[in-house]
Amino acid sequence: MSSSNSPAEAGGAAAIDVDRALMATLARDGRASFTELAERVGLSVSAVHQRVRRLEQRGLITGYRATLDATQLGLPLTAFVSITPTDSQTDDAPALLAHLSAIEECHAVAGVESYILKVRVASPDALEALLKEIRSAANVTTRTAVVLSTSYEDRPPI
Amino acid sequence: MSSSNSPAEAGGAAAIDVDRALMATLARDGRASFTELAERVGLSVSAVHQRVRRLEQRGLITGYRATLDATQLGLPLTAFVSITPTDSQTDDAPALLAHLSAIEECHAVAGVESYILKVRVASPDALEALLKEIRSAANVTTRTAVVLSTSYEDRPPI
DNA sequence: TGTGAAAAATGGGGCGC
DNA sequence: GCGCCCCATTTTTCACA
Repeated sequence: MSSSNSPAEAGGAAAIDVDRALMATLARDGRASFTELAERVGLSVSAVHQRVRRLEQRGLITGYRATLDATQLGLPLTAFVSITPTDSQTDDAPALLAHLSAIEECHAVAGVESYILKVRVASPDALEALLKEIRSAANVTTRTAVVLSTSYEDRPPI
Repeated sequence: MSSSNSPAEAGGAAAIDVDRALMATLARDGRASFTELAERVGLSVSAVHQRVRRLEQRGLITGYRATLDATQLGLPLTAFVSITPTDSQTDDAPALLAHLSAIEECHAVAGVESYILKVRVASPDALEALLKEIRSAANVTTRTAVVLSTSYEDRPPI
């Protein structure tokens, strides 16, 4: 890989298609066996094993996760919280909020606000408490969009 | 489980802690072996196997996914798109937008706008094209927050 | 890279408690 | 609901092409 960036050098376009097929399959079923993957792409089990290990090492596959039902876990309420720092000097909201496990995602964004958080809580009361905690911990103002329903979530990028 | 909803009946609070530990472990490593899970919670492999199967059947574990690096897949640009229907009569934006694979999530929300989308694209040009497509396909106005950096994403709810 | 086979580990189910 | 035994399947590694 040090001598070329061209995908054509080491197997051609078909190799990329195979890798994409493997990733697409694993993105939808993270416990798919190598046997199943091998049948799907038409290669031997060990060839597939080798390819998947390389995808992991190269960081294309970053990990494997079980997905949990937040509602059944007692966290039926999802919201997007956009925050704006009050004090423009010390803008380290992500670090100040990292300990709040209700926060599932934290993105810095360009737009009216500085950060967007995705949070999951047990109830409106819990959301109110969380918002108060966010405001005081990170010295920010908040704007909240409560999720009413989710049409789709976690659709794989490929 | 049909005779009682009380967790205390079938093993007490410890059973819940074990299940939570299993879910927390699998949420972080979806390919953890039953042997590894058994060691972690101090039960036999078959007991763990039994518990995980029940968690799957009850829908607490909804599936297993490999997580992919969108940037390495050629989708380095993430954005949150808030949309408002122009025509208040036919508000079926999620269905009208489902075919756009760049849309990773679609939530109906209470707030200024009606829906929030999370999208991943290859470039600013691709984002512009996607926004045009969203507006014309679903008859909506859009407000976009481009993600500059992501502090954390996909933190498990437990 | 890919293939095939062999060794090590795991998955999956039944039985007694 | 848990622990133990058994066996099919899978994972993982190897030499060879």
